[in-house]
Amino acid sequence: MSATPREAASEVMDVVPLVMRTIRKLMRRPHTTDLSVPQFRTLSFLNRTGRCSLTDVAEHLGLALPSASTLIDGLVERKLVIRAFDPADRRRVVLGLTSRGHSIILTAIRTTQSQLSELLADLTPAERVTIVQAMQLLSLLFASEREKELTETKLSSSQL
Amino acid sequence: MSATPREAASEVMDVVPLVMRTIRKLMRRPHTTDLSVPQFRTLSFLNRTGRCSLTDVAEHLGLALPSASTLIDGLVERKLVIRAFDPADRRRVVLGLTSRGHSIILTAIRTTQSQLSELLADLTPAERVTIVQAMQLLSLLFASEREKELTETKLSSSQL
DNA sequence: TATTGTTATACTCTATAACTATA
DNA sequence: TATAGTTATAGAGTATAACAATA
Repeated sequence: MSATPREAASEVMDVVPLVMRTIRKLMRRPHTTDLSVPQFRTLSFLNRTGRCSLTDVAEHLGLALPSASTLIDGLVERKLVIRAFDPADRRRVVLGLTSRGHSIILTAIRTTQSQLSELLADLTPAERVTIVQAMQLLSLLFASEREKELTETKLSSSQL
Repeated sequence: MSATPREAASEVMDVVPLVMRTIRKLMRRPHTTDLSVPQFRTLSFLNRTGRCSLTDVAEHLGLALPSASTLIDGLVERKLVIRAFDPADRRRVVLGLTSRGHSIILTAIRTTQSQLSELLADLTPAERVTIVQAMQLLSLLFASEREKELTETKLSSSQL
């Protein structure tokens, strides 16, 4: 099998939106937690990194600052996120999860993974390895510059 | 390397939105054609299938009918799509590309592929094969039931 | 002046509910 | 009555431009 960059690009363009649609619908299910994909990713990021600024969130999601600001508005209103001023630099904002936010994101991660797992369970182990490898390659290619630094650090330290 | 369904699910959940973000930004570039992802996918579908109904489009995109209807509204307003009544069954709508729509989707496909290709050109050929294989697996798993039938027919006929 | 965020404004995406027209 | 589609309404995503507050 050959795969020119163009052929690979064509497959990625066709398939990624398809998978995205399923992921969105799983996360949106009300009996789980009814989060949009960006909301899910924001809470997940805050859960991993602890407290951070609005700029950190915007970079992680690849959003402009005003978009990130309104996104956080919604999460604050739902009492999943706390927004406070940074006493060290009052221009800055410090974001963190509420305990409700923490519990909801854990539930959302667990249930979304479970439901996706059911689909992926139809594949052979070798096929799943192919998928995991492809995801890791794409992750390195498509992460933002800042994320790449973090990821590469993580990878090289885990290889020690 | 092992890959449980859950591990694979976790990777897919993390990486697909990342890739989606890049795809969206490429399609949105004004100097290309400034299409949203659903608009791009709609035009692309019409380009492949020729004339079809609104229900066909909604199924292809995984949207509810009203969502598809407003999506088409925008494309009709931009004169990229023609919407007419089906004389055989006047409840039905017949959708097709205008010549402008046809030329714009060709440009959009070409330029988006080119830009994605540049990223994928950093990989080895073997790594690109991994990605193409993963995309094909995911495509089978995540296509709607109706799309699956079409895809499987296409695959089996191309294997003759 | 440069940086961090917010507000204002304007589209698009997407869903559900209620409706119209046709079969 | 059942089907195909539209309209009404509403909340979220996203961007740019203009602004405010702090450094």
